[in-house]
Amino acid sequence: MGQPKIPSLGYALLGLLQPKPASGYDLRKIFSSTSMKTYSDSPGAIYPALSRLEQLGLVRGTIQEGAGLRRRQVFRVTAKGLAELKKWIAKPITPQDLTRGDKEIMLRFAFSETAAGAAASVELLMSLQTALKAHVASLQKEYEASHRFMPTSGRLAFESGVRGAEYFLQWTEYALATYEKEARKKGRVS
Amino acid sequence: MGQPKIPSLGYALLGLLQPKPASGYDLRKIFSSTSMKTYSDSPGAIYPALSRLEQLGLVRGTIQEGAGLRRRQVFRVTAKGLAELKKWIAKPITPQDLTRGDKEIMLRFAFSETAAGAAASVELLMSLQTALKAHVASLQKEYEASHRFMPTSGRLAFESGVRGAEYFLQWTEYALATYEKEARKKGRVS
DNA sequence: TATGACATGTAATCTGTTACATGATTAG
DNA sequence: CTAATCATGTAACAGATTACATGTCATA
Repeated sequence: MGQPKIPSLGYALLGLLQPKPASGYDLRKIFSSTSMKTYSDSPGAIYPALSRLEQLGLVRGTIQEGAGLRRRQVFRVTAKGLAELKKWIAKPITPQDLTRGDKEIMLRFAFSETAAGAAASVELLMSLQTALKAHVASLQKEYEASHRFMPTSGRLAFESGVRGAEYFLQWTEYALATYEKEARKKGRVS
Repeated sequence: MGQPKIPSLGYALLGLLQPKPASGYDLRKIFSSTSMKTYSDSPGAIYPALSRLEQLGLVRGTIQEGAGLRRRQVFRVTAKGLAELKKWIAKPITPQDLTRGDKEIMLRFAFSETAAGAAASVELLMSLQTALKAHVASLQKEYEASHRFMPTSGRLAFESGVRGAEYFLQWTEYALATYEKEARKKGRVS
């Protein structure tokens, strides 16, 4: 019940560790070298976050001594951690998820297949599509009501938001179609 | 020089107050009722942020007593505040600005025309376009290098990011064209 | 008379940022 | 021998979230 809620960074770590255990340093490198730069690669963020996850029993760290360099601690996701990750992925998309930005949604989706299976990915996409339809509609409505009173730059910025959301919605169609195609292929083979 | 840096919320407040002075409550309503829901409408965020801006001399609050309801304090942007806002808008777009997300960029652009004039808006768009081209190229490169090793959901999520950036780049063309059209119209009239 | 809108604020807590500290190993 | 890379951590600080506290006025 009253479990302390885990911030986005915690889930990012959980998602990365799930298929492949890694050290704090490895994770920092992933954040700094790949397009996951949205997350901080600073030790002051990563190490405390890993400690918190360990205290919650979601990951377990194993110290590897004497392997040449300084000791390193490799973390792996526990059964409880995997359950938490799945729960996070399976939560239906809310309007607030969309206003808060698509980064966390895409993170959930990116991890969904490995952590919870293709069925969970499809489920998440459908939930996202439903939420996006409502979101796009409300943005369009707000645009219609207000665009006449905005300066050009304000109006263009708003348009960018509306069209970006429309585009995102289109992407969900494409993603769902991709999964359908995959399912057909598998069906043929099996 | 070593001025304490202002967080995104501070600039959002500055940008909203610039054309039209308002109270903390007014600002909260804007955040909660419009598509600026990305920013917190909680009093624990807004009121301290306004105090900080006031301490920096960027806004000045005037208490309106006896106007029927409980006293309210209306804030207006000072000359120093407007200068700071302009400086923020005029900063060239960096790669980090893009990885951190487009929200703050669009906020800067949305405010640019009213706070700094159409020329500043165009300048910002051109800076954004340049940065986006590099950003899209690096995303595409990373996608090419890694997409084969990803699960379907990871690949689709990455694609969404790449295409979103491409789409954003297209939008800059459209926005620049809009400003060109406007300039022609004005040229004809004057 | 009780609810909801108006209106401002504070306190506890959590997280992230920045900067520093430590220390081993390898490459130049 | 010095710099870079590997590798982990802490401490000070700033900012956001949540919840609470306070108080007025209108309306149902």
